Amino acid sequence: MHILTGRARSDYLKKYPIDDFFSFDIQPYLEVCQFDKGEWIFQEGSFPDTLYYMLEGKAKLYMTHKNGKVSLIEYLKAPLFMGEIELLNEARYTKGIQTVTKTICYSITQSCKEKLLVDALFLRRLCLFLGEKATNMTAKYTQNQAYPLENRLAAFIQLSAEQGIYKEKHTEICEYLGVSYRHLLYVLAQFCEEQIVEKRKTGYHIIDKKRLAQLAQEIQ
Amino acid sequence: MHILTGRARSDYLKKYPIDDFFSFDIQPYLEVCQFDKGEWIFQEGSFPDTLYYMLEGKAKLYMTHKNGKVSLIEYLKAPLFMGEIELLNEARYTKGIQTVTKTICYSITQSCKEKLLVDALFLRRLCLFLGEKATNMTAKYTQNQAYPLENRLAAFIQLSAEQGIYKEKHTEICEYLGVSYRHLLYVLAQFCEEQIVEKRKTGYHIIDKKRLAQLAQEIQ
DNA sequence: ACAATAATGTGAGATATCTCATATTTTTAA
DNA sequence: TTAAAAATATGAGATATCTCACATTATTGT
Repeated sequence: MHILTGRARSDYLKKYPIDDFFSFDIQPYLEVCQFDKGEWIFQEGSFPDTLYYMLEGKAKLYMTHKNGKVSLIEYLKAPLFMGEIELLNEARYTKGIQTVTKTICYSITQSCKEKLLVDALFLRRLCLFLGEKATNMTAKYTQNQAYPLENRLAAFIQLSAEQGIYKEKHTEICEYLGVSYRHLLYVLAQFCEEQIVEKRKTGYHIIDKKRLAQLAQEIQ
Repeated sequence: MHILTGRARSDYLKKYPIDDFFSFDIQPYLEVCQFDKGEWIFQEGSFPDTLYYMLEGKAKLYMTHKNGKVSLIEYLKAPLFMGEIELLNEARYTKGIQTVTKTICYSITQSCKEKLLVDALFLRRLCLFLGEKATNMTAKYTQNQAYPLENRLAAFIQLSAEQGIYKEKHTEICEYLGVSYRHLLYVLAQFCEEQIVEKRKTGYHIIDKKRLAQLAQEIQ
């Protein structure tokens, strides 16, 4: 991670105004920082003391289980807060966050924690963010319980395909969908067999959009 | 649902002071209300316009999937907020909440919504509540992905047993744990076979506390 | 350019979990 | 009090998903 200054800093501040998140002047407490692709923003098990607001980029939220399994809990896409729960709740150990692309964030030091925690403007925004997060996790949780991979994968292919082509890394997606690598490949093969997608060098091409949507929509 | 007045009302207000949740006088906006056992506090798919704070009681948070499966998402135990996400986010349809026992709540009408949404004291408490909710759901989600029923059931038996006896309704718990009734019974039978619990008329008695803890603790 | 590492792909056999059918017991409501 | 509804129980066969072993093909760092 490195901190941007001068022109780079002011350009981001202009492009992503954040003043209206707070009812006090946040600038003295704020840095613009950049994480390179693959860098860890939070280490699993650490006690972070910085609140980040991601402006540009994409990251993965991870946790490792006692049995060694790793869950890719979700993809984080700008804009969003990171480390907000630790701000509210002192000394809460955190999950791991690793960037997928170059990522630009505002970092806000906890030195203005007192100010933040009495700022209704900021707190209201945080409530909205947290409410949405809770709602999303609940949705994911219940969907995972109620539907087999066939449906969840169909939904995920719809979501992540670009120009009708799905080309995510299997190793990553099986962690995200919470199934084994083997099983993911089975179901992909099944989609090929059913002519829903076609495997080419460029990726899996969606050929039966309708059927895919049908499988996905059973979820909601 | 009925609203308590007079002596009943003031007794609850005394027993569960709530003034320090707000920086303005909430009393004019507040009712004390009681739901009978089995009553629905929120109907699934409705657009609630009341914020509740549960003082006493226990309820179940439900959702029904398109495929007809019902998920018992979680048990709600006092104290907690209900309808808070709908307060923040207009017109968000909600999940169903049904009481398990007689339940006493404060209800706060949305007529003071404007006041609530600029009240840092209240918002901060809401942030804490929502943050915890998000954290819990995330934990549940990842655990369900990473462990078979054997471990999750062991953890649940530990949690819900009273005086070493587990006696929840199977029909409910299988929805809660997200497995079929049949499978729940299989794993319970397996616990009996392994002499971890013993089935008697009074319920399933825990006889190998250590082994149960071992299975449960693999989760975390 | 090459060795190390990561990602892909596949088979085989095990296990976790589901669906459905059906019988019995308990609880609930009229 | 009795009939209906809910909860418990169990078998049998299917399906979803896992683990492990191993081979092949990219990707990456030096």
